[in-house]
Amino acid sequence: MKYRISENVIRRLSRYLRRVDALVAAEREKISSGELGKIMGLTASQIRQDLNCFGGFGQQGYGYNVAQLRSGIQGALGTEKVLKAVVVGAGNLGSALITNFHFAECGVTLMAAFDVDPKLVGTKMGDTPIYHADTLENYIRENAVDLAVLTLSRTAAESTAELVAKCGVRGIWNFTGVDLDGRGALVENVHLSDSLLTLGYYVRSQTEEKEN
Amino acid sequence: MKYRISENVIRRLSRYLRRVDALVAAEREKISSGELGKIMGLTASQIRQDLNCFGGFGQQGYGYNVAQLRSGIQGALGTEKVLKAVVVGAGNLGSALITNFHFAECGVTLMAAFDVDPKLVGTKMGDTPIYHADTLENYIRENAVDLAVLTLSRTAAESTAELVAKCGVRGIWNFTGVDLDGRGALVENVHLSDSLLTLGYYVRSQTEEKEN
DNA sequence: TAGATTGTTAATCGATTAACAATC
DNA sequence: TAGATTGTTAATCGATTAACAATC
Repeated sequence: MKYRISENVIRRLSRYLRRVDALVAAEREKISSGELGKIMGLTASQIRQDLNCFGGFGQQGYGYNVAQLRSGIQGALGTEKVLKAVVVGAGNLGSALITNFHFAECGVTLMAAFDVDPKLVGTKMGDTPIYHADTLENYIRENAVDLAVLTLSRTAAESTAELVAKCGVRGIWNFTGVDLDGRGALVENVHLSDSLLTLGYYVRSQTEEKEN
Repeated sequence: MKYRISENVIRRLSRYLRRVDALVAAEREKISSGELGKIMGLTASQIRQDLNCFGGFGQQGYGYNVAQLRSGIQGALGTEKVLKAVVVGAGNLGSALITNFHFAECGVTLMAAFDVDPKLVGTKMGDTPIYHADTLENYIRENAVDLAVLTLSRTAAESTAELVAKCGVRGIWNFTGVDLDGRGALVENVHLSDSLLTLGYYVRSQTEEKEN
């Protein structure tokens, strides 16, 4: 890494990947920064700048070969190095992620889930076994788990974050709605209420505009 | 609205609200921009700038009265004007939102959910009735629904977005993982894979650092 | 009054956009 | 070669930070 790549670029990278996947599916062979920009609502300039943070995926006078671009972005995101994850809290949201979310597409293997509910412990959701939360600490240590997905109640959030960080987890995917101190682990927040409040703000202010 | 307030500010506003709620719960009476900044990892300057986009909630020489600040932020977000929402797709993720997510705290009333599964249609989840997706169009029109929460499969995403926009929905909260054309409705994307990929990127690059 | 802390203007910094030479 | 389009440097724009006068 030459110099620090901004978080904005990183977040756009996953969007590029998604879009390029669609191009692969549509059997497009090449695309120019201009066309990609038009599709995604970005300037061609920005796309070229972004992609160049990770080295030239394109070819002057030609554009970007879709297959090459895809593997370039995947390489930049590092998804070929698979990370091991566990879900903590197999309630509604946890089970939704376990059964629906494609962890593999993000370069992540979901190893197991943990809960305290005796009705759940010992069962499986899809291929994912559910263990008792008491065994979480041991499991993380023995399996060198990289990521913890926290889908449990607000009250248990902070103490669980502390626990998993202590055991060596390096990333916390936080769905609890609480701002966590990762104790050294990186925290990625999915604050659904922030998202809905933002949408609400814009919907409301659009309405006002029309009224005036 | 004097001049356009940047999206960054809007998104931080929900974070402020969350934090201030915690202060209310802790029965704090006042707080300075300096202290709030330290807690949230922002500069005092930024907090004062942000809050001033919506008028002076603070008092010179004193700081911000917590209760006043809270109602100020809520006023800025406009949550007292309640929006009506429906969930489309009552599978795993949909039901997780229906039963766990606090729509009311975001100034939103969840009216109903829609699905095609005959096992679900006609039942209730919590207080939320589940109707057949065929009746969605009518329901939106008759009840002047403001927001649609899309928690259905990728394949049905785009056509459903088109339908709800046509019926007058003004905001789409998009969990489908597909980039949607809102057809005039505002789209707020919750792209979980983007979020996980970003976390993965940082975890991986941190690991590399340590190895070098 | 003196101290604190806001509201607000000015300075800095970083991100986006534009331009263009390199080159396929 | 001529046309297209990248990679990359320079210019612009906007967001963040710093500074300070206003004032509680």
